[in-house]
Amino acid sequence: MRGMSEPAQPSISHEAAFGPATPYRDVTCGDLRAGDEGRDVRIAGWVHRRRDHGRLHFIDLRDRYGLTQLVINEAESPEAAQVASRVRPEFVLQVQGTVARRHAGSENADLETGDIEVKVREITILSEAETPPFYINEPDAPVDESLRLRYRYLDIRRRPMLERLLLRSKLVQAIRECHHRAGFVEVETPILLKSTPEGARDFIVPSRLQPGSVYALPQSPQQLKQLLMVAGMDRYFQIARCFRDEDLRGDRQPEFTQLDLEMSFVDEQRVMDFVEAMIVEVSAAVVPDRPIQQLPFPRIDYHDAIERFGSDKPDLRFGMELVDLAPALAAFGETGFKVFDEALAAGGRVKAIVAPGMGESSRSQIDELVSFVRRFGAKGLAHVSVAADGTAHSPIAKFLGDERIAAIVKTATGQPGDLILIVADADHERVADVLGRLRQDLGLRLGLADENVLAYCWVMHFPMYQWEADLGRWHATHNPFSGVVPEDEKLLVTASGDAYKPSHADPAGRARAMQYDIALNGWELGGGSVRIHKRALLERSFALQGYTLEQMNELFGGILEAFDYGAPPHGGIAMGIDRWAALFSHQTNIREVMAFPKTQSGTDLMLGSPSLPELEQYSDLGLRFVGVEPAVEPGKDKAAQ
RNA sequence: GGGCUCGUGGUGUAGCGGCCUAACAUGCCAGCCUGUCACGCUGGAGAUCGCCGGUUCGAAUCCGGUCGAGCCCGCCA
Repeated sequence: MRGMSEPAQPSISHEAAFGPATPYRDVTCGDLRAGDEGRDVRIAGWVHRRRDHGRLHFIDLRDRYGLTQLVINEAESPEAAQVASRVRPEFVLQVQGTVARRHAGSENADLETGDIEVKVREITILSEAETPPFYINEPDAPVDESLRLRYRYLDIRRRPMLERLLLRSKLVQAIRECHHRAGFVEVETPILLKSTPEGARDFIVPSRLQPGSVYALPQSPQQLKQLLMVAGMDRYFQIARCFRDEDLRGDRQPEFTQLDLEMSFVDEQRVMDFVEAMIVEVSAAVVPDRPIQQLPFPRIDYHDAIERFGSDKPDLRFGMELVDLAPALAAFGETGFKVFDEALAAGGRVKAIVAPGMGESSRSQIDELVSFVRRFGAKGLAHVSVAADGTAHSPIAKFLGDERIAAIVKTATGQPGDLILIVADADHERVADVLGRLRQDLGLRLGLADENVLAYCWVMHFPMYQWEADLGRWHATHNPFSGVVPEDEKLLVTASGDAYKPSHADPAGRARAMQYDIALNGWELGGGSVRIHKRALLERSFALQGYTLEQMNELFGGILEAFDYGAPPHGGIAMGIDRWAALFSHQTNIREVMAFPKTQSGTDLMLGSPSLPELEQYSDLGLRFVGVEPAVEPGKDKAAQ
């Protein structure tokens, strides 16, 4: 027996253990090159395509790694030819043969393995296959997405989906490497968690051992990572699955993945410095050919982002900034145009964006823009078109007069051929929101954004609270634990002096959070903050949000208690892995970078989830189904039953 | 909760009140073919137009409902 001090020797070599060889194959379909000529190999994979010339068969054999051409010559191996003639696309084969150089002139430059082929002696059909419901060997052929979802395992066989999953794997790998190098510890936190009151609707899991009680699936590991800071972990990260039971969108799934990280003894600057460096490294590792627009990332104050771009996640790949027309108009006194005058009189805004080259837009194109802004609550959309000769034309010229139109064109710096689009509203947030959405939409439609560029930017100093008029309380704009900018700490008071009687007039409304979001090409990639780590301040913040001490202890008792045992100053961020992977893959839909996503109605077309539980399961859980509608298994037609 | 779009052989589309006994491409099946690589050639099978109802002399086509998918508003700290 070996002495205890001797290092254990693996029973098999590194190459044998870690290499591609298995009992079924020596190499993969992507391995063989001209230098392998003469090798006798076994190879296995799926039939990608077959070309049957009667007594000569070609089969392209496919696996994750590539495509290798097999040749079966009836004259040389009649038995193999027999098998080859009944082989069909997507059959799984194992073959044995000799690597040979292809005939001069018949090399295929499109394939990595295009210089060689395998002359097959023996074919074994490992698995036959039905004709697939859509093309697997033609990556560009369009396929209805619900079909792809129903047969996701076939969709993933197709090159584009496979490549996106490979990219995603690379992304997560780069993230992990970067964090480990920076001393972060990867810690897993529970999926069966406790319901949190704020934020999105929770997914609920009934408990059998505690009948009547429920777990909630985490919307994010927020409280746990803060507890890990109290635990002295110092630097934590996790590739964490998160769950939110809200309506779905192209960029929102009921379960999604976040890079969640937290650091101790930091300020905003320190967290952002790490995250920025990490993002730069990860981008370089995953998409090395895509340039980052600006380094260091621009840091934009929330209010500036709203004023200039009408968005807290501005797409900086193009300009088209919002222009305030009020000063230009004010020079002439009241405009005589009710829409503008009333908006300004009520403390609102009149702002514009310039759509380059849209000056010749037809009536119906303008109407389309008007209905676009109406969807977001704008009452209308005024426009001034600048003709090729520089003269301005506008339906509202008859109200404003030529001097004001000229002033608008000058202020907005409208060039010949441009279209100036103007929104006026008493609600300045609505003006910003509508123009921001219009800007993003037009920017992409007009091709102003370079598809290849990665324009990361920070948006900072969000307001701590938003006023919720109907509930009569303040509401944390992002995370309820977000810290307040130190010089604004004194603002966290109510006007009345009663901590539990918030009003819209409270100075707290002006307090800025130590909150930072990271945006990429117009998408919110992530957000984080330096947290409040002192119990007293946290209690004050929660009071402003309308919680009594009792409620606070009920909901956040665990973390509040933890803070009594020595909490380090800490902060962190959470980033959407799915969105990041989608942006890296030039996709506008995160389903395209998820192996098994759900539909917009939250169903899984492949597995048929969610499904009805057995009645026993209810009774085990102490539950009774009182019913809504007779539920139907997803994917099945009610009428067909 | 709401708005919009889509649903036609296996797949992707065309047809949008009678010319449809539903067209095209591809796939599938059979036969032929020894250098292809989206192989080729010849022939064949395959959909009653998501489902239910209505309007009409007549519906894939118009209307209503419903199911499913997508996009969006609300929602998503």
